[in-house]
Amino acid sequence: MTQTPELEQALRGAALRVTRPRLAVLGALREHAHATTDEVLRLVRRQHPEVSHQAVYDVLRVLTGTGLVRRIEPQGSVARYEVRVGDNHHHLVCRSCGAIADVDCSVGAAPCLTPSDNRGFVVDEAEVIYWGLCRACHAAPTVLPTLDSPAERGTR
Amino acid sequence: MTQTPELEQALRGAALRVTRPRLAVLGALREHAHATTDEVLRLVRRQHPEVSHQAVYDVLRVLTGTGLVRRIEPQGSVARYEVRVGDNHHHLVCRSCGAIADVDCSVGAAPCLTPSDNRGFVVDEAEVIYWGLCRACHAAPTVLPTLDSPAERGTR
DNA sequence: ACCGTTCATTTGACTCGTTCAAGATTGCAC
DNA sequence: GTGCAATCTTGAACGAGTCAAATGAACGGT
Repeated sequence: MTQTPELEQALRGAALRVTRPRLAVLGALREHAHATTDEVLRLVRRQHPEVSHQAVYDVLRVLTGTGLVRRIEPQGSVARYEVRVGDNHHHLVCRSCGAIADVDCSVGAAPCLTPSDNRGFVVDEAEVIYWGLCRACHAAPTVLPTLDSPAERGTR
Repeated sequence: MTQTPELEQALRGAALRVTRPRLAVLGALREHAHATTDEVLRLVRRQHPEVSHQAVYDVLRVLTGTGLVRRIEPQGSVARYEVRVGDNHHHLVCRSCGAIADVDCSVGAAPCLTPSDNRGFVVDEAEVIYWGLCRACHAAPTVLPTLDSPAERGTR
């Protein structure tokens, strides 16, 4: 938990200064994949209560920019972040509860797919999101918001 | 432009009342694919200046709920809508200018892909977004915002 | 053709995630 | 150790989208 030499190396490797907020954000994401900005902030503040709102946004942007973390934002969800990068994996998202799970890419290198007609675009990545219901939501069909009632849009 | 029997039928087919705002929104989307809510509002107001902000949001939500239009929202972009539904096509998105183009799904029926390991999820759709540079942005490498400068996030 | 119920729309305020700006701190090369 | 630039704190602002109450319009039944 307090051992962070790898995280420190990761930052230095990206030519970034090693600061408490940055180490804390990386640590939080390592423990808690697909966390929202708010969740990251909460996790970070457990150990460093003085870290600001803004610092987390800033750190996440910088880390995303340098490729140390990856940002994902499925339909209707706020931005989420993960430290698992470089392996071009994809995501399973539950339409009902918003749960997110990783799926290994069967191909490996990006772009794992190529469009049937690229329309002049030079494609470097194919992002895939599998939509469905997680095991729990499929087993307990209490309410299935988006399937028949147009008004519902379960967020959070 | 003023001929809207098909649009009217589409609404009735979904058990929805036929109203001016709804016809106008459908018409606007038919002419202008991948429009944002704001663009739809502007297009609608060309012919019906009194249509409200809220009506457009409402209409788009209802139409999305009934499956008459599809909502897409790529990273960093606001929600966009299209009337092309049911053919499970995918999208090409330009990292630089945000341009969006359609790509036919090479498979056809959803889900056109199945995850290597579904982790207990019941998947009904695979959404694919191809990221890259459109012809224009690739030809004119003036600035490539998201590639090296984390601060930029070109919207609008 | 009219009427009444019910669904849609207008109006205006508000929420929430995110960003902007200015000044204080702190990491790190020298 | 010192100094500069990157980073963080504080506090305010922005914009897409939503909520709620009241007015208005569509349409099935008469």
